[in-house]
Amino acid sequence: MSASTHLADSCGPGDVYTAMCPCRDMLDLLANKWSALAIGALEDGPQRFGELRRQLQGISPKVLSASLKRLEDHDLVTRTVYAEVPPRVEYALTDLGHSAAVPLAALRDWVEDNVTTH
Amino acid sequence: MSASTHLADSCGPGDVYTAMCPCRDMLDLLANKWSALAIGALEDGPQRFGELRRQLQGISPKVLSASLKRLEDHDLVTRTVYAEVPPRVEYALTDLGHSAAVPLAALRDWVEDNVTTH
DNA sequence: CGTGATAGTACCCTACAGAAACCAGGTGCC
DNA sequence: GGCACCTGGTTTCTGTAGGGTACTATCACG
Repeated sequence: MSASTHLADSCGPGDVYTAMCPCRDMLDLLANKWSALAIGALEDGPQRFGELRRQLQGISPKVLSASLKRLEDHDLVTRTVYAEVPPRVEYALTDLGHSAAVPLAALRDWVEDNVTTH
Repeated sequence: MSASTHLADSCGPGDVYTAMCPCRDMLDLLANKWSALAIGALEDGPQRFGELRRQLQGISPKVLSASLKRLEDHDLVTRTVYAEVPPRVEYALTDLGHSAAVPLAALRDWVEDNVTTH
């Protein structure tokens, strides 16, 4: 179903409540457990695959690599490969990623503040 | 790092990066496309099932009812049945739900502001 | 010559998201 | 009477996202 006709501006200024708006995709990407955690982890600076894997406790390598690929596709993170041995790959936030990190941090903070460990 | 001890069933101050922390569940719930949209829709006041279904374009009744049930289980929304004909069921935010709506609104706003419609 | 580290991929399986059909049960319409 | 229509879901079926574990390539080190 290509919406690539002049239907493109059908959701005007961007409305996440409109099904065919491209911002739905972005919401689906960001409103996701692993994306929110990964972007938060990268706020501290670039991280390697293994570092992220350890930090995002419970994520499997397959899911981490898929999540990062999706974030890369949406220009939220960059992937830099260093031709070294052992191999080194660094993931870093783009400017867009850094700006997205702000509302995501607010969401994580709300969760940590409002879930009582009682 | 400060990873002195990983508590078995409690993560102390609440850390979404800890796999077994109960706040992981809450993050998983809120960091979700439909939850973010549903909570946003309910900010305007209580809504009926059919109203939400129309507002959250593209959601299926099964997924909507499951999402609302999950939000209800976490005390973010209330479900009120009126014994009328035709049947009427109203969903409304709790106080906790209203406070969660704030960071979620920020996230939706970021998405709408940063996804170019072309 | 075997072990370890890194950054993934391959394989398999389960659970859930999503689409479409269906249900209860009361009302208005003819 | 009989039938379509309203609401708020549930049931059924299927595709895909997620997850566990094993395995790869490359080189350094002992």
